[in-house]
Amino acid sequence: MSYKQKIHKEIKKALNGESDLVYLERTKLKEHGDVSTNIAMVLAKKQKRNPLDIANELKEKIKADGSLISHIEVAKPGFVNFVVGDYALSESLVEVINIGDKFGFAPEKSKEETLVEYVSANPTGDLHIGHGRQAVIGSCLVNLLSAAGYDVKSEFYINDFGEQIQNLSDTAWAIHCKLNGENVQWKEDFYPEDLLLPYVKKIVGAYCSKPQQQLTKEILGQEIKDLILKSQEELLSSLKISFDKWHSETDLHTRGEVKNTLKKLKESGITYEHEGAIWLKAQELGDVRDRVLVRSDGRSTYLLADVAYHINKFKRSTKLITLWGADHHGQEVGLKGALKVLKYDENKLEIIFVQMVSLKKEGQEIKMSKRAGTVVTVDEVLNEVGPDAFRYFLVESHPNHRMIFDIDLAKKQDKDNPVYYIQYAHARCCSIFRQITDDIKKEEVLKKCTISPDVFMYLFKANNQEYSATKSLILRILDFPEEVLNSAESRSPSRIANYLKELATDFHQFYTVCRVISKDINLTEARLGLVETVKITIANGLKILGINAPESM
RNA sequence: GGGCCUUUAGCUCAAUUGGAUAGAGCGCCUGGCUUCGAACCAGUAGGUUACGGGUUCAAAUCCUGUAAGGCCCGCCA
Repeated sequence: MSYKQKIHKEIKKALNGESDLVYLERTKLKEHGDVSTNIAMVLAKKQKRNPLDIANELKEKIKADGSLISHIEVAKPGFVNFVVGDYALSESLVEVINIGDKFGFAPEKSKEETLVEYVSANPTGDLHIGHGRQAVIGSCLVNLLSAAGYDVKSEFYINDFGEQIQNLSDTAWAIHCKLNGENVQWKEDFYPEDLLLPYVKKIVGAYCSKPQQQLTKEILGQEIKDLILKSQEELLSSLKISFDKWHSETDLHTRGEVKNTLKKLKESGITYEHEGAIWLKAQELGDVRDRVLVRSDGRSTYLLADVAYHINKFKRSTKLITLWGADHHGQEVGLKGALKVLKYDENKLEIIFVQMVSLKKEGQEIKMSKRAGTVVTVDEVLNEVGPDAFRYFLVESHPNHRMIFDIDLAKKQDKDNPVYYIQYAHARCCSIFRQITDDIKKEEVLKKCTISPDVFMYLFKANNQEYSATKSLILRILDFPEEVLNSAESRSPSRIANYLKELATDFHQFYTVCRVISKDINLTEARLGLVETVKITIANGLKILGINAPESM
């Protein structure tokens, strides 16, 4: 149990109930103690009393015994501020060392099973930086929800069906014919030639070595799709991103799930026919216009397949999270509406929109466009900065915020990226342990730290500056589990990134002020234990972000 | 015209989801290594939280209006 939970319990006891309203928060200023509660102000309204009276009453009832709470103070207009006792902090540190690499992670998957779908790009080209953003945010979210106790599965929906795929096949065949010296008619909506040329060459090359097989347009289309998909998978894998399932849209069609969904929608009376097409009465569901489900030529639309896909997912998981690029937000009402009509709880589907990435080059903002050749690929940037900086750079910002990607800045971010500031703190911790001389054994010290809080009490026998730096660091470390929960609930992994930056700052300050290894054995042991908890916390936080925690750099 | 998202220091972003004096990094300037890693630390400068109104003990945060920007409004996905 954390010191916060213990203090919370004391307040609850003093109040005889009403504890649901008690909220303890860390203070910003030292003059306000370490934690404070606004409960007196909250109750003042209900009880029609002066908040200061309630606060003072609370102060009288709760004993500051020095162990859990060393000081209580009431401040205008009714805050109750607590200074946490050194012993309670020591106890918490023992707990951190004991839990180790599980610190901050929920002990069991006690929360809802959740299926997170993200990236889901067309297999029609290289992943660009916008996909990269969705990929990084999505994978961090999966890690984060899992850390918070959700039973999480991840999935990539392959849009391997429909017009774009047909176009891919047509383009590839045109390139193939061109390579053979044929005069081909190049259509305007074809994919850029230089984008697909390497893939086509590779496939053609493979077929040259087995002349018994004839390369047809159909085969080429299939092969290039598979090849692009494979390259996407490899690229994501180099970013430490993997999926529990790659779900093909084509499968939904061949298994009849799309047809079945259409049948059910028809039966529910939410469709109609118009000019040979089948429409969803989306306006009745709150959409700005009706949507086509089946085209006049009999082919189904993306929307219909997506409804079928989400039904498929609902059969496997009670809660769904889907990440979409912001340009897809128009589909939300139609999809959710159709699901609702078919008696699925649309509130169990949460769509997270990741805002667009635009580019900045030489101070000018430009739109990313395939046609204009201004696409920046994941590959291009990843090769330049490596996976750690890449992931940090993209997870740092909130999904709801548009991101302006400065390509030149990103490429030279190898030293400036804050991820190195965090990793350096971790490496420093490791380095300290490498300095230990023979009279102190690392394993013995750490073992001692798992047994008794007394070891850590030496941390507090220090001058004011050292005491202050030490305590700030400890309080920050102990914030971690709550930070994980808050980040998960608000679906913002960027908060973990920010937390780690602050933790690293506290550690670097501590390191500057407090010498860890000294002639004072007791103090050395206590500080080594503290350094171990820093190392654990940084490593666990970086794990959520999918970033390496190096022993040295 | 309608819908979704956004606006905080020169730039990139925070602010424990309504708390007390809005904080970091980069960049500028100044100082700090004969002792555990200077990829670090300390200090200086930089703000009417886009703007107006409202809600209350308390607003960057909630409501509302205005302005600016991004995205969408296809029988593409």
